[in-house]
Amino acid sequence: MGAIRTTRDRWIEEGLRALAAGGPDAVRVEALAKRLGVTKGGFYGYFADRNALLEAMLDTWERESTDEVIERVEREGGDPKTRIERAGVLTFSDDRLLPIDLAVRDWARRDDAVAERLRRVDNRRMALLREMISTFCSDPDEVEARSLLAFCVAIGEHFLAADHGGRTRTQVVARAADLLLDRPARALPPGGGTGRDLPPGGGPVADRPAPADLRTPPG
Amino acid sequence: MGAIRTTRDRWIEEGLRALAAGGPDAVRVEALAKRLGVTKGGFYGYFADRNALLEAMLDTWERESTDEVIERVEREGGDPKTRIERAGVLTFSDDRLLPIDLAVRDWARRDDAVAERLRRVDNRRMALLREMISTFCSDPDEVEARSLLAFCVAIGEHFLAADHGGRTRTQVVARAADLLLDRPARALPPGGGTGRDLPPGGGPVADRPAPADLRTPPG
DNA sequence: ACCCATCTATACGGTGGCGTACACAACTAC
DNA sequence: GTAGTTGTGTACGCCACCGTATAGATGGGT
Repeated sequence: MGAIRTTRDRWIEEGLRALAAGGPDAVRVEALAKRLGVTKGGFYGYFADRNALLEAMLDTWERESTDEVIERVEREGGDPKTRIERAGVLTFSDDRLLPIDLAVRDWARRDDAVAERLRRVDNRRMALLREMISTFCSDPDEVEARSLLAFCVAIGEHFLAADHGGRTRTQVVARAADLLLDRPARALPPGGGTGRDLPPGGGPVADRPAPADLRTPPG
Repeated sequence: MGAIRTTRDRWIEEGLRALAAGGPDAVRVEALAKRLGVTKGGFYGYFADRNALLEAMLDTWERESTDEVIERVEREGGDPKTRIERAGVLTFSDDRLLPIDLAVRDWARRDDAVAERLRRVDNRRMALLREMISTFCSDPDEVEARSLLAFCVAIGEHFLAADHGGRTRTQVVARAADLLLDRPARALPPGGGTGRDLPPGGGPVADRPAPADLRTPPG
């Protein structure tokens, strides 16, 4: 998380912020320039055109989503189970990466090149999920099904707006994780496992804190 | 399914097509006019401005996604289990409604009014899922967790790009549905249950036929 | 035939965004 | 100090799009 190094990186960083907030159409050269406190004059010294910025943004996102996560996990060590856990947390609970991730997913539905990048990233994440679930499930087909379910709930949760009859989203997700990981059900009142419960109102999909899905219980 | 009635409805219909293909930013008056074979001259006789069209589109989508589905289900009759099944198929396998649904979900992340509409629609769908799952699961918390998992996989599946090691997406989704619905695992070779398997290449997320998730097996 | 309501085509001004051209400032090397 | 390099500000042409104004077409009623 070092300081922003080059001006080129600042364009990419601001572009990713715009992507997360408003999708690829919100990545506009002049708007980014205003946010960076400059004009667009220098932009075309770093990038051939707007599309080159989008490519560079995707390069950065792809690298941060895979190599950097794995590098951090390996560097911090721990037993295999702990490392897989930490990879999940870094991937799906990062306040910076998650909104970009969701934006890229929608983008990929309309752009084949983006879909190909997403495929590479998702395959690495699925490999981690398979590894984790294989520790307690022997049927490879069931491992695949449970991994898909875990991945889908980690992502799909943020595209859902339903209420849950007095429960918080975090509580329901925690219970779903228990089912997927073959853990005994926890009591609901103590909260979703991390104390990061949603407020009782349970607002719409936007601006909800990331859940603690797929983490093993404290005990 | 009737023929398009008024010219106003044609604008809405074409707007929903554009929304499904490129998101709300792709709903542009002049582009729609070209697709309709007219100019934008008449547009402002039907709608105050572009935003009024977007509102009308959401009205149409919300009505078609809830009332019309329920009406069709009730009209065609059948036992409760059959009706809930058909509601799921109509909702998540409709070639027309599904892409709009996915686009609205991404839109809702950035627009509170859209998020509120989505919440209403999702709550009605979750109610159907709860009803179905309650027929074999007595713990209300587990019913909620399984319903969330089912909903998340039905939606999240389309935002995922991972491969599954020789299996097709349809096969893995079918196995996941077996897990969620407490059914015995089916053999994989017969296909995902509908014969609509993906080609061996297993392309990216775009342009994949809708799956037959959450449907009971033929037998 | 005539009128009136309704719809449509065309033309216009305004805005915002992209990409280029060019001049200017700052910094480095000698 | 002077020349070269690099990055930035300003100005321009272009295009896509929104919303308005207005004239013309179309069709029903009498």
